[in-house]
Order: sequence, then C-alpha cells, then structure tokens
Amino acid sequence: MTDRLPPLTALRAFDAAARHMSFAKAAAELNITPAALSFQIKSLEEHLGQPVFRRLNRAVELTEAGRTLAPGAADGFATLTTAWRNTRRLQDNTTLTVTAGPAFTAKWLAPRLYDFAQDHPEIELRLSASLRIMDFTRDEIDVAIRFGYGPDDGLFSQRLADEWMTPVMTPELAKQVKTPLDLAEITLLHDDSIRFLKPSCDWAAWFKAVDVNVDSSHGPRFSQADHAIDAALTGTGAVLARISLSHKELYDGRLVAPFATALTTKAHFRFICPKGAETRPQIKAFLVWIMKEAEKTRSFEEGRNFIASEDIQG
Amino acid sequence: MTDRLPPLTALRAFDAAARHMSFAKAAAELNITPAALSFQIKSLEEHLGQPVFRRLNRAVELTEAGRTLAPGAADGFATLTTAWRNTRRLQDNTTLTVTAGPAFTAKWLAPRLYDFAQDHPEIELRLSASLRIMDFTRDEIDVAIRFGYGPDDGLFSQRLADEWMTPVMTPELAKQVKTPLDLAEITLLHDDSIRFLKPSCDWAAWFKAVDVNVDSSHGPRFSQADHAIDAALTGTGAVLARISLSHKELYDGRLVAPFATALTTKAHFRFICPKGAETRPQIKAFLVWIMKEAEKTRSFEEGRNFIASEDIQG
DNA sequence: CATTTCACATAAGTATAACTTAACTCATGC
DNA sequence: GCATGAGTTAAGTTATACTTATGTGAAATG
Repeated sequence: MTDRLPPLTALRAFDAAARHMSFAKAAAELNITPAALSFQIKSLEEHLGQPVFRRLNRAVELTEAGRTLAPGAADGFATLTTAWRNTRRLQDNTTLTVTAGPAFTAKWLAPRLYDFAQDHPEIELRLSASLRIMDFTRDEIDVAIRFGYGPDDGLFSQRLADEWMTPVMTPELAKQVKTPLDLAEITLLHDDSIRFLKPSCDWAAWFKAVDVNVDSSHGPRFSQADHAIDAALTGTGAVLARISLSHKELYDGRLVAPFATALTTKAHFRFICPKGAETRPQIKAFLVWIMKEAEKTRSFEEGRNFIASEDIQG
Repeated sequence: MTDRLPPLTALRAFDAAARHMSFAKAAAELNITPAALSFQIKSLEEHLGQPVFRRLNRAVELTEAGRTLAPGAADGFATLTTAWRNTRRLQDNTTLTVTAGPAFTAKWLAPRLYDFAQDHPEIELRLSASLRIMDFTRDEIDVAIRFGYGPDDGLFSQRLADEWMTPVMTPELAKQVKTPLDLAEITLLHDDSIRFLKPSCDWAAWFKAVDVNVDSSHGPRFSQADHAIDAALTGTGAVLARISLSHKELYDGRLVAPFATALTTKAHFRFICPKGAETRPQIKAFLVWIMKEAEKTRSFEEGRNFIASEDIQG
C-alpha cells in the first residue's frame, strides 16, 4: 500500500488517454504506438490495484477511480508543462512581456512604445493590460508595473515614481479657471480608480488643501483613470489627475495644470520582476529605459506646492 | 526548441533537489544513489539548454532558471501526489470522511454519530466541519452535506430535507408565551447564518406571516446557527430555528415549538458526492442511513401551518 | 449474414533510460 | 596534511519503455 507515485510515464499516458477518451489518440499525442500506451495504462492499473478504464467494444470509459484521478492528473501535468515552458522562455531574449493596469498601459506605456522600439529594435515588447495580479510562475509575464504601496517580498522591486495629483484640464477650459473657487463653476470629473488609497485623494481632499469650500460630490465618475483623463481631453471638465498618467498630455500641451497645489500620496509605481530576472538583457534594458522615462516626469514637479494627503484629514 | 516536457524522472529529481536544496537528501528521498540523481539533473539541464543549479563547494543554489522552474514543479508534483493518494483511498472501505457546515455538524451529525456507529461498526466516520466549499479532487473528502439551493452539476446530489423555520424555546419560557404577540416581551435571538437566503427568513418575516406587528430588530445576533440554538437552550430567549438543526432538541423535549405557523424556504440540505461514488459501500451505507434519519424529522411537520417565505414580502 | 473495420489487448523481442558500484575532484575543517 | 562531505564521472547492469506483429470482439457495412 504505497502512496508514492506510480511510474510517471504511466501517469502521463493515463492523463492523455483521459483527456482524449481514446487510447489511440493519446498514443498519437505522445508519439508512441497504441500498444505501448495500452501497457502503460495496464501498468498504472496494477500499481493502483484497480482499473481506471472500462474497456468497451469501440470506446473506453473512466471507472470511478479514473474519474477521481483524471482531473488531478490533468491539473498536475498542466502545471508542470506551464512551468517548463516558462523556464524555457528565459532563453528567449527577443521578447519581453509586461503587464500593467489599463490606465498605465494606455496613458504611459502605449504613448512611449515607439521610443522603446527605437532604442531597442531587437526586443519585441508585448503589453498585457490587466488589473489582475499576475503570477510570474503561471502566466507568461516577465515584468509587472504595479501601483500601490508594496512591499513585494521575494521579488525584485524598483520604485519608479511617486504619485501626486493636481487638477488638469484643456487650455481652453483653463481660461475660465483663475482661482480654485472657479472650479465650482465647471464640471468636475472623478477618478474612482484610486479610491483604495488610504488617505483619500479626491476632489474633496484637494479643496481642503487649498482651503476653499466647494461641493465636489457632483460630476461623472470613472472607474478607470484613463477614461477620466480622456473625458478631460474633450474639454468636458477638470479632473484631479495622477501626474504619471497625465504627464504626456501636459507635456504635449493638450492639458494644463494651472494650480501649484498638488496632493502627494504614499502610493507609487513600481517595476516588479522575479528576483534575479533583472539581469536578463531585455529586462535590464526595459528597466533602464523606464527609469529614464520616469525621471523625465519630474520636470513638472518644479514650482509645485506639495501637500501630503495624509496631513489633510487631521 | 521543443516545449514538450523533459523526462519526467528528471523533473521529479529536480523537484526533490530544489525542495531539499541538496542532491544527497533528494536522492535519499527518491531511494536512489546521489550519482543517479546527479545524472538526472544533468539530463534536465541538457534538455533545458542551461543549468538549473549552480554547484558550489559544499552546497548547491538555484539559478534563475531553477528558481523559475521550482515552484511550478513542486506544485505540479504535489497535485499529482494528492490525486494519486485520493484515488488509492477509494479502495479503503473502512473510513468515510464527511464535510458539513459547523451548525449541521454540531446539531445534526454529532448527536447521531453513535447511531451510525451502532449500525455500521465497520466504518470509521470522520467529520470535517467547514463552511468552505470542499473540492473532492483535492481534499480528502468523500461526502459533503450542503445547505442552499443547488444544483450541483457533475456531482451526485440527493435532497435530504426541505428546511422550514418556527420559533423554539425552552418549555419553561414557553409558559410565558401564549400568543405570537407575547414574543415581544421576551428576548429574540437572531440566527444570521441564513441571511444569504433570498426571501429572508428572519423574525420580521415570521411576524408578518402571523400578521402581528412586533419590532424584531433587537436581541443578540449569532453568526452561526448552532450558537443561536445553544443560547435558546439556556432559556435566554426564543430563536426562529431551522427545523433540521433543532429537531433533536425538540424530540428530547429540551426545546418546544409552540406555534403552528412555520416558514418554508426553497433551500434544503443535500447529500453530495462525486458521481458514481454513491455506490461505494460505505458511502451507500451512509446515504441510506442519513436518508432514514432525515425522514424521521418529518414527524414535526404534522399540524404545521406552512407559509412560504417568498409569499410574504409581496 | 458474412465481411470489414475499428479500437484495444497480448506476445515476443529490442532499445534505451534509469540506476548502481566504484573511483575521482575539490574545497573545507580539524 | 589527511580525513570529510558533497557532487561528478566512468563503466557496467537492470528494468522500463517501446516496437512490430498478431489476436479479439463487437459494431458497421453492403
């Protein structure tokens, strides 16, 4: 009565047979003859002490034991296959898969993609926009860009930029807005994507920071930061925008940030990859490039009156 | 550049070596000589195209490739081992592991355990009380008893008893309670564990059913049904109890249900096991026994005035 | 109703992967 | 300076995995 695993080839043969529900197809998948596969199954059944397949005339069906074993076997081999493929992928220094949130992808990465391609024509950059936390072991991801607090234990983590927020709008709209109080007369766009931040960084906090009393509860709300900025780009209203996401638009002059007062947050963007992976050529190249780009964002910090969001509520 | 798996024995050798961080210990685990294990690792590295271990003088450490592969390999083999063990367990007809919620375990299964042991001394029954939905493939569970709506697709499912609810209390307390209105004078105990039921089955619903106006918002609240019943057993107050959980106490006379009006729900208790497993001797015996016991509960249905909870709100 | 066909089982033999024993390397520690 | 510990390598053996060839039984075919 050993609980140790049976011969692994037999288990793999069973997995293939159970997935195809056919010995012949399973044998084809494994590049062996049906006879060999038949023996493997038989061997497995001897180890188990009972059959896993019921042999019908022109088909096979799983016994209860087979049904018990099949899902776990499929799952186990799928895990092994994925891990193996991801390990092999390390040798591929021509592609780099980066995951980031939809907003950062749209407003930060995508506009700079061309720059990166110019600097590193040998690297094929793939973007995977998702809020889901990716698993480097399971998903085919090399690098993640994440916004929040950290720390990321067991991973290589590099702080890219502190985040701060200030009202932005189109230059046309800005003509109507000379003082913070004037914001009460125009539409306020709300970015709900950062509601998870502990000292909240919304319009209410900003108005407190400039010490004016404006009801900021009205106006459209956006669950994704980039949509709020897109709305502001149409001239609809002003949005309290994260600098990292609006930097490109500010630089190009399509948006302006007329007020010096900015809210700082403890959250920041981080570059994350598995420990040790930061030395792989394409990851190193990407890190160097993104750090350089993040540094450029600092130009807008000049002349700002920074107020920490955590100092406001007290 | 094949993405097919390397020799599985080599992968398993790597898994053991990575877990122990020692070739010698890994070899001991696999009952092979260190030399054999060394070859396995070498073979894996040849298949991969790069080393997975860095050989130091008196130790080994994982390379980046090794670190990428190790978690997936460990996970994969753990899955396979679990699946295999669970399949082997099918041949064990002497134990039976049943999972149910804490309340059902405490108030229904536990008091009847002795009966089952009397009927089936050859079966060792194990109870696993947990609200967590168990996975028959992963956890060492044969049978689950679940309360709710179903359906349970892909599983064998047998409805055990419809659930209905009526006020219960100690006989002493019941002397003070002649009409539903009298309930306003005593403490009402609230069972919050069934708040997930769609037409709610709380005191408010029951008072509506008997058409009296009593404020039922006060009184202690219990997140677990058995705790509410335990409180009622001390004479603290009355609880709107699920019949299945209070049946034993009603039968023994420690609680009474003075009112005919009862709320029926669409939820019910179900016996669940993997499809086909219902024919295994100990599972079949348990099913027959639990059905018989559930049938006994029906004796309290006589003379009740059943009102469906979904008819009340309208 | 005989015949073909399909899907798997079995027998016998072979290739190869897995393993063992034994000798080797090379730093570490007493 | 010699034993020790951890891993490597070489040579040879065993057992596993696989192949070819043939067998079986029931369903499909015409």
